[in-house]
Amino acid sequence: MAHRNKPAPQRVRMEDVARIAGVSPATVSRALRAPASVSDALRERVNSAAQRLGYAPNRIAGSLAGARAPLIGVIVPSLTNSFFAATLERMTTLLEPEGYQLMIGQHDYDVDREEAIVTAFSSWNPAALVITGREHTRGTLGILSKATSPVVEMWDYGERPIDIGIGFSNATAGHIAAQHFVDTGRRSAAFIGAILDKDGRARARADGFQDRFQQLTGISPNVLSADSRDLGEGGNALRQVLAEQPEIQAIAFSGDMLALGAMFEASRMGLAIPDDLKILGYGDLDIGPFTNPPLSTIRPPRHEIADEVVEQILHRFAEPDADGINIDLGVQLIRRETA
Amino acid sequence: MAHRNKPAPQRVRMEDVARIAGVSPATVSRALRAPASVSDALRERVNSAAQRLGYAPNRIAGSLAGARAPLIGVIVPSLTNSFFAATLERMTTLLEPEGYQLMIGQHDYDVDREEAIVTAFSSWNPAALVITGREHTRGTLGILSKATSPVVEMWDYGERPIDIGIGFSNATAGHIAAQHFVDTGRRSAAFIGAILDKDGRARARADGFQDRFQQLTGISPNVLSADSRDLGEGGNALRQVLAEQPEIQAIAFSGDMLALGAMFEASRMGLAIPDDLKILGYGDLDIGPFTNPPLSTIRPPRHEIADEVVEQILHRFAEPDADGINIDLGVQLIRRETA
DNA sequence: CTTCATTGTGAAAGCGCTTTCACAATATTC
DNA sequence: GAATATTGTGAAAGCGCTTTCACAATGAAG
Repeated sequence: MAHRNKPAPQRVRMEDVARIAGVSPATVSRALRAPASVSDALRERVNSAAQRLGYAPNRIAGSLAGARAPLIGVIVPSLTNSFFAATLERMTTLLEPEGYQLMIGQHDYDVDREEAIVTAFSSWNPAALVITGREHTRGTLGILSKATSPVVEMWDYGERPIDIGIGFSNATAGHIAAQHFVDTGRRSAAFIGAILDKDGRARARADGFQDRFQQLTGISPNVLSADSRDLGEGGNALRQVLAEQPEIQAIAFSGDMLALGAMFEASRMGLAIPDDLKILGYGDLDIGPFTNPPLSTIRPPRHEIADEVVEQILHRFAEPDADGINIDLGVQLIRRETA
Repeated sequence: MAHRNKPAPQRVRMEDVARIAGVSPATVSRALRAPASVSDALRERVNSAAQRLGYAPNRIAGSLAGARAPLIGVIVPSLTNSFFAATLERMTTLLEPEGYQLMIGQHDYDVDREEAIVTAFSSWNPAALVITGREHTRGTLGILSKATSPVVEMWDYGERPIDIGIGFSNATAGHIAAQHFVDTGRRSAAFIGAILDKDGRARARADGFQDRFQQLTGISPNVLSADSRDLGEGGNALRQVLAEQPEIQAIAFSGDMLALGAMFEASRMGLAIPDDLKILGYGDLDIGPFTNPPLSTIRPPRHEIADEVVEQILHRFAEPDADGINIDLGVQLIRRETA
């Protein structure tokens, strides 16, 4: 016989509740998770016994017997990026009352780390897996396409999601920026992005910008990649662009912070915004309306993404055989004064 | 006999690996989790079989048999608050390679929601529980003090942590602000905070400021609570303070964003910073050095907190009988130009 | 060459739930 | 009033691992 040296804790088990309520453990389980399947009298007895003992079901045991853990894995590139933080915040808020816990993973825009996290997460049999973007390693794709639980790819849009896709087209965001510059009479433009080599979505915006601008004007705009999305880099990048193209009239950025850094630098250099130089951000951070002049930007549907992700997951839980779905939530140009 | 309608997935189980390797499941388990306890030859055989089959252990089953899940629950007031986002980011980065997953909870400064999350988390038998602050409901305290896994209270400092305490004294942060204003010759000051009724740590800074300023000058400064930590509120609050005390010379804020909002408003009103009015933020956000003039602020040890939390948790895992510990990481006045 | 200590391995008993199946106890119908 | 349908409940078999215990097999010591 195997002896386990379980320490002192002695948590209340379902069996204890069953004994107090004078029923079998099976009935306790039913009373707790499918109250309708049990008679009123028993439900009462079980609930009050559970209450009295302070019973909290062991989720690990429940998940093993069940085959699915009430756990949702969410994988994002970065937790400090306010987009993803906002998505996560909203997702926990909506999912926690439903009894699901969020397990988070962060890969810093590294697809191999993403694969490692996906692998680790699937070891937990999560009820759903939410992942950022559409670019993954073959390994990730392999695991995800074999998954028996819903898989959501968020924050980007494209053909054929693995299962459920919810986001918007980053290329379109780039198109909108280019179109806006041309519509407002600028012929010399550039795009400044952060870590474009790693951030595929920023890259897609850059490419979308470049293509559309070129298509409209015949001029292919410069694209610059900064080493980080810090404010300071915006200023550096601006100087660099100006050195190459002193005549530049408009710059689109991959993020508001970068744009803000460029604005600070521009004001230091005595450039008038937007007359000398238009600046267009991306992200619509809270600070936008307060900058001087107020920052024009492109607003991704951040809250809508989280809401839709949760809705689709819950829908799939309710109807496990439902088909996959692919949703483009679109972006919006927020025109303030810098562009 | 109970029949289970397991769906198609048919994941590889330990038993399969055992069969291929020609050993017992017990040996596979040992080879995988305590490689040293098994002979070289077997370890090889097991590893290659596991590799070949693409075996990924079922963490749920492992956790049930084990009695502790490789899961760490982290509870923060908000995920969009960049302090906590940074703490979480660093914690995942450090803990993931150790094989631990983070489960996150968010309670929006509501101790009752905190209790609900703590309850839910302990149902998972997490290897450790990390919680923000030192103020909890009796229920939370009851659960936490019974917990058999390490419990860390972070981002605040005070007497007698439940188990492990890692943070800094928010009262001291307030003292430093008051001292600095007095040292630099200001006699009329105020504190503007966000949701001081809910955020106990901001409240502690406010109280610390008020007490020390009063102690040094005999004048008790006004304390104002804004409804949110948004930038816009900073401007509103500034106007409100100015209406009551037109002679005000210095204001400390509970956050840099609020301070920034006040700076924008001040510049709109034609006030010179810092000559007419000193402004001192809190948080040391990235934007600080770039504002005009650069924002003076108080820097909480954000990275240090995450690092220390992880270190203490891992230490406790290594030595389960180690005593609790209480660490004050201190804060730092970052003097730039606004104060 | 025997005796005792040292590994290394397998059998099997759980971990605390969920769920199927069987079966009593009722409610409904003719 | 008998035959049938409809609940409601309990027994028990797992879910896929970990870990104890027993016991070969080997090495060291006398």
